[in-house]
Amino acid sequence: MMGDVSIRDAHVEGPDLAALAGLLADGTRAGFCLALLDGRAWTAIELARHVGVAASTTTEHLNLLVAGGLLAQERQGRHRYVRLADPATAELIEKLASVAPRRSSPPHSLPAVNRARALARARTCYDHLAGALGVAVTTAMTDRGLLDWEQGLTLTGKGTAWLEELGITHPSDTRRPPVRSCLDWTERRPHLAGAVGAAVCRHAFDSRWITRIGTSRAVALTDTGRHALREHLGLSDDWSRADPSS
Amino acid sequence: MMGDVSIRDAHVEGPDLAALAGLLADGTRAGFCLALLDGRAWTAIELARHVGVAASTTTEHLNLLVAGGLLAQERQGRHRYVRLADPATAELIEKLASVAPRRSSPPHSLPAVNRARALARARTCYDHLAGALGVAVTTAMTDRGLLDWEQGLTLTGKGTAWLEELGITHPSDTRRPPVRSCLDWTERRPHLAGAVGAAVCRHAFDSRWITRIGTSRAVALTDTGRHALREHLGLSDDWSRADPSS
DNA sequence: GGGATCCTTCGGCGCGCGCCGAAGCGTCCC
DNA sequence: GGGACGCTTCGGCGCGCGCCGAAGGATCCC
Repeated sequence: MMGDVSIRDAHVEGPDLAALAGLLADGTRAGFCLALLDGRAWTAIELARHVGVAASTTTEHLNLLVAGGLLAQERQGRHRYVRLADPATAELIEKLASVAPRRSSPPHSLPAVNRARALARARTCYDHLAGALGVAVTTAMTDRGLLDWEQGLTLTGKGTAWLEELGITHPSDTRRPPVRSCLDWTERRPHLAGAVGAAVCRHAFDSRWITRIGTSRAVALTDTGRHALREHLGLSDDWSRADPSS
Repeated sequence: MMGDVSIRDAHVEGPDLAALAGLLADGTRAGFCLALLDGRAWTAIELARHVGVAASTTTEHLNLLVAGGLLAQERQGRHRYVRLADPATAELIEKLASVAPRRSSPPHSLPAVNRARALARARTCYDHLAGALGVAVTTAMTDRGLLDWEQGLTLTGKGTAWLEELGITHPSDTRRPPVRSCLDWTERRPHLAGAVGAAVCRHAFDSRWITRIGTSRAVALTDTGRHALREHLGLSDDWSRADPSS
């Protein structure tokens, strides 16, 4: 059995890879996956409106994505909820998004620029913090000796103690790395992902340090959160970058 | 400038991601990229023969892949050499290949099974060792305290000393992690990638510990290599898995 | 009970893409 | 110098895919 599995698994061919890539080689399906990168479940009609296609188009595309294993779904009454299948799928979408060339022009309208700014400032990247806030938290953890990047990324003993002090636990899932670097493409610097990154983000939501901005991926730091980050990480109020217009 | 860049970069849309994925959403182009995952440069006619398409088809597909930034090329006389553009592209292809469902049936013919076995035993995964040998080397390095996976993957002080002892250097490229875990999909366990993984692999070739098997991705451990790995890592001769038929 | 909403199925339409062979250019070797 | 080889361009062909509206079923709320 093991021998058979190994030999089969070594034999990935062009059409296999093409089938997976093909799932994302469509603007509509890719748009769905990017929207779902916020870590939440969306209904079919929400996704349809988000990318601007008909409900029938949405059903057909979601069927492909579910059959292909990228999305998981559940029904609730007349609603069909879908989400990214697992963290590995989210990582894949993230990675593709981080290297994809930008074909569209930057946003020009005031609402679009403000939305982009909000995303750059603070957002969720599937299950962890991203944007200027995500990078600032990661930098502060590093400065405080909680993370060590010298010879690979490690949670230090101080880091483990810090998490315990705050009551932040994370599953010791051996398949998922406790800490992982995720390239933040708005800041062009890494932020913390992995099981610890996800746990910190969940704690931030549960403790009302951050809150969602509408249905967007963007999050806002609350007063409670500002105080907590100052107390626990020494984060000052100027973590957000200088306004680009100044 | 920074503000402009950040706002633009935050705005990745469905069509952007679809354009990148579209490059790989074709069996022929995907087959080229998988072949190039061996880390070498191939000529256009070699790739054409490898996947079984006409030269004109090959030219058209390579043009797309180069224009899309996945491949880099150079001309030498009448030959057009192409290779994967950079390590980040290789990581992307690796990741896609590791999660792609296998649609094709496992190899049945004796030559195909032997080729698959050779790949499972030892191969290059772009620029680092993979297969049973890659996993065995990684496990031995861990057992000897050269690598630490407890709270993220780190090269330990002993590991740094071990590399110096062997004369293995690696560029301290801050953009590339020194150590990175790469899921070996034949062994279903991780092997060492990153700058250190690449340096160890290069040293193994330079020191004739391993040698290529034909034009394949597979590599063979030489007698020199067997002795060296026993001496420097305590690797016994049974790193290759038990024969599946026994 | 009935209207609104969400979602699905399916036929139709139009477009894009991958394949190839033929012709031709440049390189290389005998 | 000429034949072989590698590669490119381009027109033609066939196929697959994404879009939609219409019709209908299930859910939900007034």
